[in-house]
Amino acid sequence: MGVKERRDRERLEMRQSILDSARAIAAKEGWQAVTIRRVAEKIEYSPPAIYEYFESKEALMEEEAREAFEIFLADLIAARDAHTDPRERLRAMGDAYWNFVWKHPELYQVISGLGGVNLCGPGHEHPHSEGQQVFETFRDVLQANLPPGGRTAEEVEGKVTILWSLFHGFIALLMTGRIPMEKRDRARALAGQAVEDLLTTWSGRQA
Amino acid sequence: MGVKERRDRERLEMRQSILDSARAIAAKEGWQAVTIRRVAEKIEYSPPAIYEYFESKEALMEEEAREAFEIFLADLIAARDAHTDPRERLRAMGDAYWNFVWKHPELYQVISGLGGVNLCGPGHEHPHSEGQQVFETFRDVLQANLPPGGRTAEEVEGKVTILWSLFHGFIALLMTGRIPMEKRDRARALAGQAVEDLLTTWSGRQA
DNA sequence: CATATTATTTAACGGCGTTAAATAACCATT
DNA sequence: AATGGTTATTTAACGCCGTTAAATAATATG
Repeated sequence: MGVKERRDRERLEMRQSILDSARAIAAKEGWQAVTIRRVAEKIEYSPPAIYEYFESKEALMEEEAREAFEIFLADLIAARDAHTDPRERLRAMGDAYWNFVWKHPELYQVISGLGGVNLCGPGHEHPHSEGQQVFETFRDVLQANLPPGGRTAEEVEGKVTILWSLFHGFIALLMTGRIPMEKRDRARALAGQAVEDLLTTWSGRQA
Repeated sequence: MGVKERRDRERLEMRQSILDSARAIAAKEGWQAVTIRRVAEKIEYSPPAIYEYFESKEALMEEEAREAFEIFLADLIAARDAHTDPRERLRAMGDAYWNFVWKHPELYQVISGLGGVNLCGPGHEHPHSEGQQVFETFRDVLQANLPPGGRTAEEVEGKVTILWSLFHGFIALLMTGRIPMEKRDRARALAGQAVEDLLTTWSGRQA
């Protein structure tokens, strides 16, 4: 009587193939090229078939964002766990962040609302637990890089927000062409140096 | 024989009213609500009439971005010229940047590719001289905040890029709802503090 | 007034997200 | 094996989009 199980599995496979097709199109031509009809064509189904698996295009995109966060978080955790020294961990996670963005631009775009994705925006909340986890992972590692005691949780969260903004700012400016792509490596160096400077300051001047 | 002049003037007025209508819709409902048909309806013309004044919707958006940069630059220059002390100038320009964003979110969005605007993106270059001017204005003011001598132009440009990324990062995260809007003022304080810390470091530790 | 030029509209094309109704495929029961 | 009910999928359509070609209205020039 495994028929129900098989059908559930098939449903899940279909769902995943929709997600994969959408992402494949985005990777090759950008999210603005991802349409219900193109996805349907790619999986060799008719457009309305998609709606048996997702309530709307927006719901599909939401799930893409969720998956992207999942992969992102896995990368970050792997980078963290490759080291024990707090400073090394933070550096490795910075590298992992940076590398993730340029290895899977379409994933970072769908996470961050870049590349004309829309999805994001105030009012339209998407409370992925993965997003929260990314933040908390960074927070804990940064915490370990600050001198012990004294720091409120709010202070630490403020500092991780600063580093986050710095990184995201560079990336957003690069991705939108505001900073030319040829300066990508230089931008990475600048971001790294700025993080070092800030860490030094936060550690009470002079490391 | 001022007929040509009048018609040119009328053309320009029509063009401007198209731009204004588009911006008004964007201000109220976001850029994703700006369609050729909605703009046409607003100015009480038929949709194809728009194409006598702009080659395409993208060209219209490009012009919106140009105008947005113009207003942005004017704000920044006004802030700069309201002070003589370099440090005050930088602080005032930071405030002007921040205030511009939340006073005219639709303008910052069209400038920076936020809010699902697309326009931006590598490959699709838009070399507004205004964008360059904004950067140069910040560069000169930052230069005046650094200890004299020694700094290459490249170094100074690197530092202004850092501050730019930091600000833009905060704003982008706020605008996309990644940082909740309630923390907007706190974010401003954090950005300001980070800038101070970086400036201190760049000035050779200890201000 | 007639003509040439310009401005504007009407109608249409193909593509979009989405829905309702029709159809096909599938499973369980007799 | 045939029947009936459930699920999966498609066909056809709606109203929106950006854009274009052709027809029409308005305007300036002789």
